[in-house]
Amino acid sequence: MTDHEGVTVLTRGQLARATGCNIETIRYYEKIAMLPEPPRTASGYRIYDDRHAIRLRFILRARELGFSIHDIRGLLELVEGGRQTCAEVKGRTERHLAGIRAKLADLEKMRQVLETAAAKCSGDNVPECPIIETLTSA
Amino acid sequence: MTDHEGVTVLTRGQLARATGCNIETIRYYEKIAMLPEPPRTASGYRIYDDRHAIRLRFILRARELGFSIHDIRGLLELVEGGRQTCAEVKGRTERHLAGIRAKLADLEKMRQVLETAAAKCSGDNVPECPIIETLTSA
DNA sequence: TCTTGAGCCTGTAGGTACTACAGGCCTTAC
DNA sequence: GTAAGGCCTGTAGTACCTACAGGCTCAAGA
Repeated sequence: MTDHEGVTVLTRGQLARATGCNIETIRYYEKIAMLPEPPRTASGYRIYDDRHAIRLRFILRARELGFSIHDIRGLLELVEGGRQTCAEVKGRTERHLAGIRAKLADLEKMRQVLETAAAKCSGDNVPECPIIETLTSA
Repeated sequence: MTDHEGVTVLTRGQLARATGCNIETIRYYEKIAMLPEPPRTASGYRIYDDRHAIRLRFILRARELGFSIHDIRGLLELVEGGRQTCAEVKGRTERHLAGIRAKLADLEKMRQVLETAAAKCSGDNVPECPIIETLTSA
């Protein structure tokens, strides 16, 4: 595909490569209306532009940061409705952060338990293992 | 249900309440053999005991920490296997530790990005939000 | 111009980890 | 004895993708 009036125009595969997104995932996002249905060529090929790429990157980044599709829909509505306030966005982010911090604390605990247990373990071929002791009595 | 020989005996609903697990999830875990099929009363009601509760709590905790069902099956073999050598157990533990460290790193990254973004955000009722900036510009 | 192969189209099915509902039997309390 | 609630089973739906299959289109080379 080529450019028109300085606007970069992409096929689905090109959008996928440009964003690092699986092509099937793009299709899925369209199906669930996370991405708008793009216009088509006469033969039915989809035509994407920069705005699609920007929106998709936003979605991918938010997914990477652990936001659910539902969360992201909310964020996108705020952003694109133009009526978002910083306070609303911050509130949502803080709630999400709280969940992440809780998971971090739990994982940290688990790491310590396993590391302590592994350190006590000689690795010799004996059937008594301190790791098992630790896990069963945790 | 009542107790027999000092062993606490639970129905499925009671097990659910005791562990904070959705009753349907217990059913699902039995279906996929994460939990053993418990014995039944004459009329067909399932009878659980403390060991079921312990195993279920372990599973729930591990799921919360982001382990897959597959991972947990491995962990449970560690805990309940008994017939493995210390070397085998240590190997498995080290692999799980690697998984935990990777998850910690991922979450830590998420936390930092989101905290940095949230810190920049005044929270005022203005439409320009640094968090959105963060999300739009990877 | 014809052909070939990559890329696009659609529908459908699978995977993981649950979650919800419907219709019926069992138990407990009044 | 009966009503409410809990348990039983099967089935279907959710979230978030991922992977085909079978067919059409487009660009490039012979």
